[in-house]
Amino acid sequence: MAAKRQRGDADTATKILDVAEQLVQIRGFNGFSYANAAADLKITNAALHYHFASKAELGAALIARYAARFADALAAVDTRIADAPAKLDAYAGLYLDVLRSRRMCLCGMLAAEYQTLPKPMQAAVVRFFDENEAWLKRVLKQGRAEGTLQFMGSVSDVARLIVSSLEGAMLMARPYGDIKRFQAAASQLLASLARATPEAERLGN
Amino acid sequence: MAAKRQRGDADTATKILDVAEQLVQIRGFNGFSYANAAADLKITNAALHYHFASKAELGAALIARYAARFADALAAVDTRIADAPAKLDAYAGLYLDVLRSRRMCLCGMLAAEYQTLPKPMQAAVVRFFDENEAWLKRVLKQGRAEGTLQFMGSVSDVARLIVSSLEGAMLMARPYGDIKRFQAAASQLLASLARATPEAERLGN
DNA sequence: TGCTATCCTTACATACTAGTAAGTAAGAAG
DNA sequence: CTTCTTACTTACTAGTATGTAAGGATAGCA
Repeated sequence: MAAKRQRGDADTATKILDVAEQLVQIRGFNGFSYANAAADLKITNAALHYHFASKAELGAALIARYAARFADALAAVDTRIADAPAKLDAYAGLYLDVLRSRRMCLCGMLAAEYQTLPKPMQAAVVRFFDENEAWLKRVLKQGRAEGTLQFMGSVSDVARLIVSSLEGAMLMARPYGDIKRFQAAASQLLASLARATPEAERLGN
Repeated sequence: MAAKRQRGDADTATKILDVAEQLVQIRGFNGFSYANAAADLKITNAALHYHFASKAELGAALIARYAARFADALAAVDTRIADAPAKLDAYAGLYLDVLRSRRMCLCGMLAAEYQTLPKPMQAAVVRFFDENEAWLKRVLKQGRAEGTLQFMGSVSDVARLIVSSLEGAMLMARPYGDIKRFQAAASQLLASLARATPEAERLGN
């Protein structure tokens, strides 16, 4: 087992990332400390510094892993689901999974704290959202071509609206401790993009 | 001039609130310090404590003033504007004004940091959003009754979607330093609520 | 057996955090 | 003129932040 681990990918490094990720998603990057994470892991403060020399470095690693995992999840959605509206549902489902563990989207949290972040973290946060937007644009184009989605603005604007609204819905759901708030927002938003059936048209208003 | 000022409303207290407000909206509650604000004001750390004994107290005062100002602005919208869709535009305009000064909504920022806030601040943040929701519900009901707005979900759900989406759009606009991202999101959102004209119906999709 | 790399600890440095104690200058109130 | 209040300052504290230096334990290998 444990095939020849290299410098940075030891078990402990992963555990540190796990704990730090949770802390950032719940308390924010400025709301947690090395001591905090070290206490959770029952190791020393200095052990953290061994694996991640600085908080900035830890933060960057956190975003990199989170973004990679998100990209994988989107790729999985692409292979698993063909239908564009269902892809969007699955996309919202990814957010919902995060919220279920009482966390904010890592990059949504970091977006709030953006002005206080080290430069490399700022760049990585923006990259994350760019990738989300790019994926959504592909789905929206597909849906419009298939006739399964309809919308008025540009593909880019709609993609951004989706990201904004879902991030905002997560932000709002947490103070209320109410996942349903997110679900209601997401389903309204996605319903407004689904090609209206004659049935829905008649019920409109 | 200066009609008999009382305990808390001296000039300095107001200046402290102004500076602290800006700091929180840009850097977050956990991202600023008393020393920070004191330096901006060229007074001592201790002078801040004279006016606001604790950071928690300062935070609570910040939300109270912000919420009062927001409520005033909403009341002004009500007296100035009769048309429901125009009221919603004005509502989004309030957010836009905040964003123009490169700030996040105070309570949106605090929503992200919610888990780390002292209890009284948590309660005040939720109250702020409840008031927003209540105002929006009145406008939505009015618009639906007049036939100037149309939507499928409950008034409550739509009101929450508006708050969520606008807060999320602010959150996202700031890392990109791009107000247009907010404007695009807001106009799409509000357009989807405006009673579709026959013209728009034909252009749909 | 000794060498080396990995992973960690103890112990510390430095800077900043919120908050306090004590004192003071200026003016109002009696 | 005295006393009290307001609005501060100077000087400090205890605690926490990120980060570092030096060394010990363990495992694998030559």
